[in-house]
Amino acid sequence: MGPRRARQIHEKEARRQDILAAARQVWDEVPYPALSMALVARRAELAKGTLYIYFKTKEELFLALAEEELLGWFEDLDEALGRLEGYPAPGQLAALLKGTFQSRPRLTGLLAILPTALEHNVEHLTALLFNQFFSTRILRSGRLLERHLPFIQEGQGAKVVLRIVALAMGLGQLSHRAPVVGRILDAPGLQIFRVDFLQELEGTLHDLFEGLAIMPRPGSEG
Amino acid sequence: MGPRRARQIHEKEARRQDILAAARQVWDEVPYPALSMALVARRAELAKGTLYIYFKTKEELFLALAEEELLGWFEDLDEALGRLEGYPAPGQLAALLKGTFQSRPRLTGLLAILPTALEHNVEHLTALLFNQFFSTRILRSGRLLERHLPFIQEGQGAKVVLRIVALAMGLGQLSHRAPVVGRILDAPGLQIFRVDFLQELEGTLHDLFEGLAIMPRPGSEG
Amino acid sequence: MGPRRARQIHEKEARRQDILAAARQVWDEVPYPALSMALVARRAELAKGTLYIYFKTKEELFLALAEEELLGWFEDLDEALGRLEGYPAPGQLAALLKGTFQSRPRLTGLLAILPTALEHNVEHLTALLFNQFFSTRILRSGRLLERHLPFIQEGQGAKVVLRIVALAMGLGQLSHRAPVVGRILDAPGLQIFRVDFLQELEGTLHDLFEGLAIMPRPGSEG
Amino acid sequence: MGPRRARQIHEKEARRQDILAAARQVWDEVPYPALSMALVARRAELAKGTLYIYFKTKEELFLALAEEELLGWFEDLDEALGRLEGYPAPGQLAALLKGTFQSRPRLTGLLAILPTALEHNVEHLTALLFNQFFSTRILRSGRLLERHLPFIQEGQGAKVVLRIVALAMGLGQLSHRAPVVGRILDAPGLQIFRVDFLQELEGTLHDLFEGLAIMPRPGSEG
DNA sequence: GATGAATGAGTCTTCATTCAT
DNA sequence: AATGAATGAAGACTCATTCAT
Repeated sequence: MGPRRARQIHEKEARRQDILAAARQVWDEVPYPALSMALVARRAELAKGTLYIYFKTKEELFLALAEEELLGWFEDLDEALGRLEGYPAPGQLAALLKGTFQSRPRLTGLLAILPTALEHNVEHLTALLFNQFFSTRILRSGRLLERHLPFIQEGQGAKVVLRIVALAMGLGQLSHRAPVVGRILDAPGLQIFRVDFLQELEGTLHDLFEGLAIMPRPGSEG
Repeated sequence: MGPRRARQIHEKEARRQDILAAARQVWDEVPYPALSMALVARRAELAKGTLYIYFKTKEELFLALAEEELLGWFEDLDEALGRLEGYPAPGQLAALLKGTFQSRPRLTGLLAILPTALEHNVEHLTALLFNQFFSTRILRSGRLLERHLPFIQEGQGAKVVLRIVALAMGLGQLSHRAPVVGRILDAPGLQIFRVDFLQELEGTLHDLFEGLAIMPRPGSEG
Repeated sequence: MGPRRARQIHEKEARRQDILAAARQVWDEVPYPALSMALVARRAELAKGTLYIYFKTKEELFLALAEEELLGWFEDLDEALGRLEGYPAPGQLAALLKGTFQSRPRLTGLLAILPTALEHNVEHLTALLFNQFFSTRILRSGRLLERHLPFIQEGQGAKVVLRIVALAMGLGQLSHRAPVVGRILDAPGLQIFRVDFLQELEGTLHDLFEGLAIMPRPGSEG
Repeated sequence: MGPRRARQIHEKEARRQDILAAARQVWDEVPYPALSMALVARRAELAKGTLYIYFKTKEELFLALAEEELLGWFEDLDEALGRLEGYPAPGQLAALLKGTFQSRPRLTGLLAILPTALEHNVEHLTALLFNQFFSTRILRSGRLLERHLPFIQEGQGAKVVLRIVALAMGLGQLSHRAPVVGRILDAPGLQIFRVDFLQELEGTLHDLFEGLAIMPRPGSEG
């Protein structure tokens, strides 16, 4: 946890990380409506006030957490794409993407609360920076994708990334119904909600890429 | 607004609808974290206590609203599918689906807060009924889909519906960034978030169906 | 339950009794803070509004209930005293009094909430009438007591009745701890609260009468 | 009122006392049903939320108040008993007890609402501790009583204390009728309720002890 | 920097009572 | 007289945030 007082700049960064780590743990255990700053502070073994030295509001804290997860995912993605040799088949690509989500179980949940809960108590500049970061990485990964998928038109890669993220978000939420609703899903007729997020994501992406591969249409530009 | 007091059963149903209508309006104007029962009551021109005659908790009220929107969407969908003659091309089907979402701007937003915010102050039975309703309609529309899409394996229709919903949810949230972030998106480099929800949905679905149409794989089961 | 509408005066009285009977039942089952008019109405199979035809406020209803219990107790008491032959020993008298409380399990509880909860939302006149009733019966039973207890000075009987009632109230509340606190009382060292109301009342009264019998002091006037 | 913020442990205890003092004042002025946390907070010149730092619920606050009063009374009682020399006459003992209640005008009222109002929103452990405290002190004072009253059988002292408390509670409530009912008691025939709590308590205890002194029966056991 | 006590606006919810039907 | 939907004042309590220490 570092020294009691963070004086050096790297100490401060370390403390910031401590807080984010605590927030991550709490996020894993507590549904968002029940998730309070007091909880995060206690987990981080810090005082509530200390959190506010590092994050202006609760929302900025969780926005930062989302950004971290997102950054990690983009890095994984880019690296995996970079390792590709030749043109991957749709199924290969789908499997690759599945892998990137597999190790980031919080990603879709955090993305999901972004518009609803997070961006309403956040400084203009913070929101702007977050969006620029998001946008930059989408564009970058989009270009990588274009390079590795012959059937993607130049300039359309970013949109494909966006679709991938969207799909993951949606499936993530639908499959998240299970834990929330508890064992309700054992009731007859609800098996449809026993969605295996990763498997379903892979399948859908496979089909999507297959579709994209058919004919290099000019995207969905119109 | 009908009589001052709802005594007949149909008057009570009407009042329930009044409240849901008020909730819908407030939903359109106020972000969910700021959305209080007091606001809904004022909009409905009713006392706060009256809301609690018709809905046990705030969450049950908004769950009911979500169910209404969802029901409407399923009805639209089924009807549109029913009107189909012959086998539609992927593009046709995508356009059809786009249409069903076009008239339901609140649907994806309401679905998005379901797991996070809604189902935690709701009676077990209510949650169960909602999920059964949801599940039933997915299965039904899934069967309709199977009937109209030769490339969908028997029993896989429901999964396709699920994917459609998931995609809509994800794209809905990503495109919802715009209003939230205000005119931030005019900043350089953020054009990627100028997502036109409907157009993007249509494009993605088109590709997805195209992909599905290629080879009648056994879904994403095995 | 009588006819749907009480037109005759005796029907109205009967309905009043129905309501009191329902209140009595609810009182037996629900702690007072949780005891609502809605509950009484449901138990009486009447509408909430109907209760207000017969009782101006919740407090007046329970005041009436208390009065009923009290009246019954005074009647029992006077009758038992009237049946006495010769001068009873202190122990006999204590046993007699025990008997009168035995059949009125609600009495002390209702008396206990009188000052705290009941008399603050009651019309002046109602409170006056209640107190006059109470006072009259105390005086009457006091005179009966004087007649049967040679050691009670003339004019002091009422005070003795008052003491009896007070003792019953206090013991009733202390012994009532048990049900409230649940099986807490099984914890070590709490056996002292396992008060058997009736037995303790009898014992105390016995000693009290014994003390009174020693010397016909001029009461506690000084 | 001490420092603005209570950081030291003794400052915190002091603030707790401030709150209890405020509650005491409000208790003196406002009937319990009208007694809100907001009122206590205003009286303590603290924010509402601050009360909840020191007391988990309204009930715990007033339970603590009751405990304080009770503790004070037991201390007074034990001390007074300890000062006794030789065996006091029944009248002396009654006077002594009168004295202990004289300086604690809130005691009986607080005890009276214990079962009805207080112990229903209180943590199991809190209730348990309260009852253990109560029980312990009753036993201790009971033993002291045995030592000073030759006519009390060994092991019966606690029961006598219980009776004393019960009597005080009952008389307290009956005499409390006066203020509640206002000047109603001037009405003819209500003089019986002009109960002077302390005098009546003393008289009754006198008689009770007199009765106990007659014959060292084995309590009210057999 | 760190602390955590203090704040207080704001929330949901209850329920005795009223009154249109 | 009976109904029960509607009322709305009032209450307990929460929690992000501040600020004295």
